[in-house]
Amino acid sequence: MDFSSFKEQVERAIRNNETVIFGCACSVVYSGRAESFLETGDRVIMIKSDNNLIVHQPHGTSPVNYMKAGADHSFIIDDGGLHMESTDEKRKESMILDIIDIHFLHSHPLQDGASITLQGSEKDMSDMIMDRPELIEDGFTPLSREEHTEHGFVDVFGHDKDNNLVIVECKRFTAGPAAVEQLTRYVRKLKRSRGIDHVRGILAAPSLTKTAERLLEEKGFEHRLIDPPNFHRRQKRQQASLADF
Amino acid sequence: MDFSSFKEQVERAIRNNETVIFGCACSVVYSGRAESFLETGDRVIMIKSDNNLIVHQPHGTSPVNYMKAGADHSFIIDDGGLHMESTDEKRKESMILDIIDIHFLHSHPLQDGASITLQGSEKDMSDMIMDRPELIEDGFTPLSREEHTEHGFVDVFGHDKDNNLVIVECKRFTAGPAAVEQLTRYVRKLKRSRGIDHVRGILAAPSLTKTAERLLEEKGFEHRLIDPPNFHRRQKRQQASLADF
DNA sequence: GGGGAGAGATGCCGC
DNA sequence: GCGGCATTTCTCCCC
Repeated sequence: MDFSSFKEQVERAIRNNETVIFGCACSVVYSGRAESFLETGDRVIMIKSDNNLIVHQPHGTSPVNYMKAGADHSFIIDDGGLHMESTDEKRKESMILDIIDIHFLHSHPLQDGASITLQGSEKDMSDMIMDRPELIEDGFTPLSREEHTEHGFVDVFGHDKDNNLVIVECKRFTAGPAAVEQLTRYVRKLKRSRGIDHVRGILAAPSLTKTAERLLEEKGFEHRLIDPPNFHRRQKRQQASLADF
Repeated sequence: MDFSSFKEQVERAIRNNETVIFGCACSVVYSGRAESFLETGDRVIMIKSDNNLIVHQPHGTSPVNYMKAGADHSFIIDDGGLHMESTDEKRKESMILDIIDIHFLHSHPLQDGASITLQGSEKDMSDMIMDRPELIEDGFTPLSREEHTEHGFVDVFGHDKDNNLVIVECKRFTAGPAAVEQLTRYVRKLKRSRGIDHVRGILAAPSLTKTAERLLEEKGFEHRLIDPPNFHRRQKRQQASLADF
């Protein structure tokens, strides 16, 4: 494909807020929060309608290079060939593609106003505990959720049947030492702010690392093995059973 | 574009280890580590030669949905239209695209054996401190780097002019409470393993959050405001000045 | 494969 | 904008 017609077509597509995708052989240099260099190879470049730019190698999950929305992308043709220079003045970042060969180019005006809904998050987990406090223990009474403290916020906060204050920190995945430290800060802060010397700390997670378990024990905290909820899966099963009729 | 010729073309491209890209109007359901749903809109789907699959909306930096290498992708045509089902048995994940309309399709055999080099990382920062210990203070003598302990590893480890042991934890970005807790664990571990009661802890980072600063003070630790090195940028400037001649 | 930690992390929310 | 924190984090390294 001819460089100058490529340049024209991409520039027109960007002006029209289209999403541009092309495959090419190129090298990449990035300079900004860090510095990176990638020697020549075949890549797919996508420039979205909001000027987000991603560079993908033909393997791997993540983009090898990218520029966020807010960057400007310009094309230069000189003796050395075709170059794309992306600059983000605000973030003081820049990226340069030296393009050797173009494999394909496609641009299209894409319309998408939908936003993803996600379930099974840590917040869903604390919702579940608010709804079913017996998951922590009989007599546990949640008082508030995401209580803001100077050190952050607490997932679930309440008291047990003997009126001891209880802080529950939820993790939707295996909990490590960081989760224990987080719980420690919340408990320490609550003790100070309320002037009491006994606050129970409970880590709720589907599993713990051994280090986390030892730290919990050292600090006199407890844990509960609780799986995060999966509402969608439940819904899908219901739909499936409806479809059976 | 016709659904059945689309299906054939994509399946053939996947068999041939090509990278496949298509634009379509579709809805997406994901079930695995969490559950997600995205109603119909225009998206770009990329299937790489290693079977990585990413779904991009026409805006945003990150893919809205994805499946990692190891997943299988199959296409089904029925009364409801065209569906793509990706399943990853090992990770117990699945994704379903209900495709309403196809905007474009492109597949290409891409060759890329290059891997990115990155500079300005935390390791580069500890390298810099090893080379220029006076950045910490006059008389600081680094002894080793990335000293492994039971709780992880220490970035830089040495002693000051009065022969006190010093642990330096490097962060190449704003350091938060987690960095202080990390430093705390390293210092605690070193005190125990060497049977000494005084080890200096220093957090080296370009900036600190207020919480981190207060925690440092509480624990009697210090900090140094140090920027991570940017070798590439330096190199580029040299090249630029060479080009000036 | 699990565990631990960094990352150009990204993204969200709250102040 | 910063701060604090979750994330289908991703990635690497080491045991």
